[in-house]
Amino acid sequence: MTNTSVTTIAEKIFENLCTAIVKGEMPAGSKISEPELSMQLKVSRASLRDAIGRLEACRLVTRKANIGARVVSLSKHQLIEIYQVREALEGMAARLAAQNCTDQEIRKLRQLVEHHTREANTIDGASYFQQTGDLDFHFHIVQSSHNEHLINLLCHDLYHLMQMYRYQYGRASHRSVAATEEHRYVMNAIAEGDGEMAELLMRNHIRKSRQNIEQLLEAQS
Amino acid sequence: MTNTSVTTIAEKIFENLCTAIVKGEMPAGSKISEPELSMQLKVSRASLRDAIGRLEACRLVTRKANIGARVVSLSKHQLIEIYQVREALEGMAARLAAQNCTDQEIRKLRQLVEHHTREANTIDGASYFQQTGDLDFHFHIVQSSHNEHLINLLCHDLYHLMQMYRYQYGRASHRSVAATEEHRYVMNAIAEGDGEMAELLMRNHIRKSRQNIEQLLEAQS
DNA sequence: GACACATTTATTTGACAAATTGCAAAAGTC
DNA sequence: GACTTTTGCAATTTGTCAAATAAATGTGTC
Repeated sequence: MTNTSVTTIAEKIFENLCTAIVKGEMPAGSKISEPELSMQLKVSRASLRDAIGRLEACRLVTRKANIGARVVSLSKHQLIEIYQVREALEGMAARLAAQNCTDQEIRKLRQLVEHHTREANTIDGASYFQQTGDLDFHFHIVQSSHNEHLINLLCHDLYHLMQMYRYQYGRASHRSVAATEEHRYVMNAIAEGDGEMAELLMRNHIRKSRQNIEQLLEAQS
Repeated sequence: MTNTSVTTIAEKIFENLCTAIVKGEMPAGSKISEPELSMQLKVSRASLRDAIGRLEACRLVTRKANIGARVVSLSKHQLIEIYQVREALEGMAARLAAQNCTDQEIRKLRQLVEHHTREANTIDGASYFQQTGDLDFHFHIVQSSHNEHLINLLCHDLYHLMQMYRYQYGRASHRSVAATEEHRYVMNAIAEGDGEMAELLMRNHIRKSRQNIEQLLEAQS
């Protein structure tokens, strides 16, 4: 999934820190000390600063001049904002995928949905599905939109943030079966080339996910 | 409009290069030499590299490892891609603005539309409108969405690119009068709090802009 | 096509300037 | 006299710079 042909040191550090943040190994809200971390990783401060700059660009850390960088702290409010952005962008991605995707991409999409359907009915299915399956499905549709700008926004910036929320707030909802059904509807619309319908169904799917999350978060607090 | 309380040198360079690129003073596709430019601006290479990193983050330059940075070269294809992203994001922005904006923001929006209506009917109106008026209107609605993530995406990343296209491909269409009318419809939907309608109208407006651009670009080539 | 050379970028190191933070002494108020 | 507020200094951290080396790319020659 991630590009393995990483060339520069700054990029390697970026990817390492990225997964560390996403997995919560660097706690949300914690401060990032440049001298300390550069010692620890055995790289120069310059390379580290470069990497931190990239993390800032995809919103995984916030930075203030002369104060420093902190791992982003995720509020419920921000999560809802991100779902609203996703609803808009992935809706468009589904529309474009219906118009532009190749036969091979449709076959691959169908395989994904079939595989997830089988998994979602097993014991650990809910966990598995939420952790990788759902994101896989969305990831593939975005790629199939063939809109480079859209792909960058969703797969480079937002993808990591979504993963981070998954790790932090955990999963465990009863939506995995319903979600795979919704995936199937979206897939069919794309396969039929019905962009209007694909966008509508994708937006409904993401909106339901958001409402589900909102309920869970309400119950927690 | 731009924040004047800029603290760091890297940020100043970023803003300077940003406007230079947008206005075409640094030609699209031209290479950026780090040693040369750092000498010219009288800053260190480190600060310049920081600034170039930010430019890359908002897609104004493209960068390849060990090769260098180039001012982004705008293709017609990419312009269309950006309009598709805008259609999705600004449609959502209009919907959220209808739900969330304050009375004061509605008054301000109405003032904008009235002002643009008067300007659009003058001789130089078309030029004025396309250069600042249209972007002002969209800018204000995005702000009124009160979705920070959406605001960042549209006003920090995409805004500069749109400006750049305006400067490069020029303006001169006959859509300024029609566009202000469409603005008025969007405004009314927002004022009435009809999010569904506001999104629909905004998307239609942006789609028509895109189709108009596509026609003009077809005619050129 | 292979090889040496020149150029450019990536990275490191070390240093200094500038800003922020924390703490403690000094001043003021009740 | 006890408490709060303010002031000022020291310590830490970030921002910036300069110089040098490593590594990669492109070029010209054979």
